[in-house]
Amino acid sequence: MNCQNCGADLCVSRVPIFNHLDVEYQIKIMDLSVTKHYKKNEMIFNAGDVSDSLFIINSGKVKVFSIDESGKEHLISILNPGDYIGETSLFLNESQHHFASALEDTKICLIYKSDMRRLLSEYPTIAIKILEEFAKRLDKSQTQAKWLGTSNATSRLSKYLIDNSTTKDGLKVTKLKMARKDLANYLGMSPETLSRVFKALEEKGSINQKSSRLIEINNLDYD
Amino acid sequence: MNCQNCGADLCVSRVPIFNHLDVEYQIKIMDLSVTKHYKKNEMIFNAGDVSDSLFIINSGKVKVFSIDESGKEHLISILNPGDYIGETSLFLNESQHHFASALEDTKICLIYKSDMRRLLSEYPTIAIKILEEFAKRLDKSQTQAKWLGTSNATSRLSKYLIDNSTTKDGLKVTKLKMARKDLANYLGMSPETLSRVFKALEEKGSINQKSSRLIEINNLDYD
DNA sequence: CGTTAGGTTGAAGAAGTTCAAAGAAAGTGG
DNA sequence: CCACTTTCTTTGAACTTCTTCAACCTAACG
Repeated sequence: MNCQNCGADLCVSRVPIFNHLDVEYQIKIMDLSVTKHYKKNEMIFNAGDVSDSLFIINSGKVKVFSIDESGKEHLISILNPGDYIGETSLFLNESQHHFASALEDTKICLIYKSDMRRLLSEYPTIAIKILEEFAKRLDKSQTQAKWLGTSNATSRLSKYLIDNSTTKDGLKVTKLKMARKDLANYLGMSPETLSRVFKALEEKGSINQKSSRLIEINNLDYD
Repeated sequence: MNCQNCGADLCVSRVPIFNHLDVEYQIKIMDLSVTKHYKKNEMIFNAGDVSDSLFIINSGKVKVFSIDESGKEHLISILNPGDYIGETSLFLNESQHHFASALEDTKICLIYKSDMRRLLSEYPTIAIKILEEFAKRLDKSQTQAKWLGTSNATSRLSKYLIDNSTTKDGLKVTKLKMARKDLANYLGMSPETLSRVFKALEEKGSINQKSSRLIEINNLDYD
């Protein structure tokens, strides 16, 4: 595979908006990608920066967060290798509304809006494929938004655990990607509430906390 | 303007994913649109139906709702002329997950997925324009989802009032499109809570309830 | 003018937050 | 590897917010 930037394949092929494309097209996108390195605790972008590229995490770990008027941090997400952010930046003329910083030394693949634009005018089929993916995500996000407005702490944690679980030998487990206080923040509840919900679910027999980051799911549903 | 289906212009030109297109393209889309009539209380679609078209309300009023396991109705939205639903259906192969019924005699413009597909392959520029609009909506929806998870009843109502307000002669007013019990349901709170929040905002001087459906906004912000 | 659905109000109770304190886990430097 | 420090997690208790239930009020409509 003759890509200018090897290792990038690992990026492009993992991003949902790209991985449904024909390999032929994926290679063209790989060729556009640029790799950048960030040291631990280095800022990757700040709210207000121009957002002109898609970021795909190649290695390392990234924290995305916002800061509200009272100065309180709100965790938007923790990104691990294969995760990405800014897929909408490829098509918008807006600025970042969040902050992102490297939690560890991190390698990121970048795809610039201008490069993407050029590619789209050259290969219109890609646009239609991406449109399908965006429609899917939009649909999901709208359903999610509706649900969030009416769900309680237990439902939210349950949904999170299920959505992030893997099944092996009929055993369903979830490996938590962040500390409990961050998970609480992410799920929109206090750490204390999260702790109590975990305890309640365990006492009910719905889950087993094998270790602080490893949760075994027995029978769990939400709403 | 030689469109097969006059009155359709009123539809297409109002839908955000279309109204940024060049008029030339808008006319092509109008030509695709088909008009249907529904009587009061008639179902327009049911959950599980194939969703193969975009619905744009031309006249009348439509209720979109879901039904949870306990049989309880959840109001998703009330659609008035110019509103639309199913923009994602144009690009997805999924079925409806909601119900829609006509609250009054209603005229709807339909645009079928298959017709849209044909149009997109013929005019790829349209796809890129729609992609931009979808990116914008996706971005907004994700922000919204995050916010919903952490906001309280007062913030939600405030945001709703502001988002749905019109300003005239420096006077900001919101005309409610639905009954309070429906609004409560829509905002994910009980009618009693909604009533109390309205009262509290009025006593604080933030709003004036000119009539049951007309709210004047003095100074209101959320979060 | 009476019926019915929608809206408001009070009071009790459930769900979640906050604060404070104690216990557990994870660095850090000697 | 240990002792020390720091940060995270859990727990209890008081407090806030929202829901539920029941009663009452109001407006719309045959």
